[in-house]
Amino acid sequence: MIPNSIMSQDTFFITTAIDYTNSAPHIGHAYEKLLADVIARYQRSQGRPVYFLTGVDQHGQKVQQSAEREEITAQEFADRNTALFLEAWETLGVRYDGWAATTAPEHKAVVQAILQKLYDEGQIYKATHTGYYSVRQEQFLTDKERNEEGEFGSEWGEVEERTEENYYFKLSDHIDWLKQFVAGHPEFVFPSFRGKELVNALEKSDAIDLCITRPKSRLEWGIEIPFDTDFVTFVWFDALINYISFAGYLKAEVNPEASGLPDFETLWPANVHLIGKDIMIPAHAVYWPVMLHAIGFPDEAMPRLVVHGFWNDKRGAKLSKSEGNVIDPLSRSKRFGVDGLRYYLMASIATGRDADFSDERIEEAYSQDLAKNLGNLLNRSLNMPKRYRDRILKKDADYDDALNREIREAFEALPQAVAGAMESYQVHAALEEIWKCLTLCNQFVEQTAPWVLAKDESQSARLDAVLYHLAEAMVHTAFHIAPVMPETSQRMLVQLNYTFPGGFCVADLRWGMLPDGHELGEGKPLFPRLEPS
RNA sequence: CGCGGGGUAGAGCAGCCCGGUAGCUCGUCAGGCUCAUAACCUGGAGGUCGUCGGUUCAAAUCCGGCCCCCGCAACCA
Repeated sequence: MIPNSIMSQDTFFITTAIDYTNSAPHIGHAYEKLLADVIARYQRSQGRPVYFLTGVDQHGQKVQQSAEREEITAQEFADRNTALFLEAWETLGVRYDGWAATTAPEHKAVVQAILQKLYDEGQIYKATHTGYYSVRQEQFLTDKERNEEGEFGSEWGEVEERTEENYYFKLSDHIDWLKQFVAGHPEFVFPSFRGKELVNALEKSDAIDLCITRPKSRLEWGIEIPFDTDFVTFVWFDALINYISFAGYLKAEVNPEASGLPDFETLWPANVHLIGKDIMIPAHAVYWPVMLHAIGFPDEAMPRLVVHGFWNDKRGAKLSKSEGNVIDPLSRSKRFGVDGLRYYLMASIATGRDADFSDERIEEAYSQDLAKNLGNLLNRSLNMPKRYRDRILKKDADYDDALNREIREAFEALPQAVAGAMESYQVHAALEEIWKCLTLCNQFVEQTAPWVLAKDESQSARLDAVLYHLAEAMVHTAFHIAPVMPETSQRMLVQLNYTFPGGFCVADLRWGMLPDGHELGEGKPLFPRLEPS
């Protein structure tokens, strides 16, 4: 039985957070994009249309400042860092359908249309704020920033009292709705403990309005608001809108020329907004649903959040630029292969929780799980037919027994087991299910001992059956690991000399796909032994 | 009494939502096998599931108290 949710022909729409283009991608950025990629590929393998949107947040003060420091334009600076992200995702096999770069004119048009609409409806108003302002940090300070003595510390530099006009969004008008929505939709946030955190946060939050602009005197690098050219929108009404602007929202109205945009109706609501735990509250779990609600999206059209945890360093300390313990994904993919890195990142964390990134662990995963368990199994599965049968498989050999059946049944049950894990984003659990079957195959080889059967002419049919079962099991394995390790899956199929027909999906997967007389290819180590580092 | 997470074999983790013989990987000890990337298989040792109490026929799992660790300013998924 396959759950109804994945039988639906609705497009599975998955997004990631868009990364801030103020620095190069690190392992955390890579993890999120890879997790989204794995989920997207998995959904495709279920025969479901998928739209995977990711991108970069290019506006903002940090980008403007960094650009000024280097005496280049903000756009140039953003473009340069954007290129680093594009290159990283290309290298790591992140296969997205839509690229959300917030300086794109289509995006700008949607942002402005939404702002104008809310302004016309009276949901945005202008107000004056007086408070303490740090000139150095270019931001207003609140009581949160005061130290033990109730003073603003030296890290803020000169602090002055300042009055500034800005536009505010009437967030407070919608907080009651949000509380009700969250209470009635526990599936809004995954994992559930994050949902509880949200409920708590909403209970004690004061309903205040959201400042959504910056005067151009302070920040120029943003989208100009349509009703007052002295201001640009601040992050919320820019970055968050990407989830709908690049999904084709208001395409006909404001972007009739943009042929590359998808049809919004087929995508929305997003099945998964994949984000890190740091940007859940308030941005994605408060501002975003409220913005959608204010725009007029009904409750049924609210997206779902999947909140992942963080990678810490091997001692459990937070990765940080100032600590200098950030991890470069590309250097690891160079050493362990793209799929080695992908496997490690997917197998070594339970989605939603934190994990510690360790080079010893990734090495262990590579050599134990990949080289020995999987690679060696494929190798022996190919080598024995080569030695004993000149690589030719015989299907429907005149032999069957309980051991064969056990293999068949394990692989026939595997799609369901994998789905059970993947539908709740537990990639590590799905991999565990697949690896259980690999162990079973290795046991099968020991128990049947093909090298003994090969010496006995009367065991010929049994030998054929054993070799067929092993090869067929490897074809199934190639199918199941494909979302996590697309390249490895392909290399396995090349060695097996088999290709899935176009559009092949899980519903087509059955035992006995390799035809009678199939000739296997040449076995080569999938994961060569690592050079000592 | 701020919010959340964590404390499970030597190491790293899963299980906890929906109570029912404690599971995975590595390490370790002892065997086996030879098709294979010194690989693979079998068996053993090793755990009062932080702690105290409660609910229950039954608790790692539910409830309460306590102890310890990590996040919650900025860079930052």
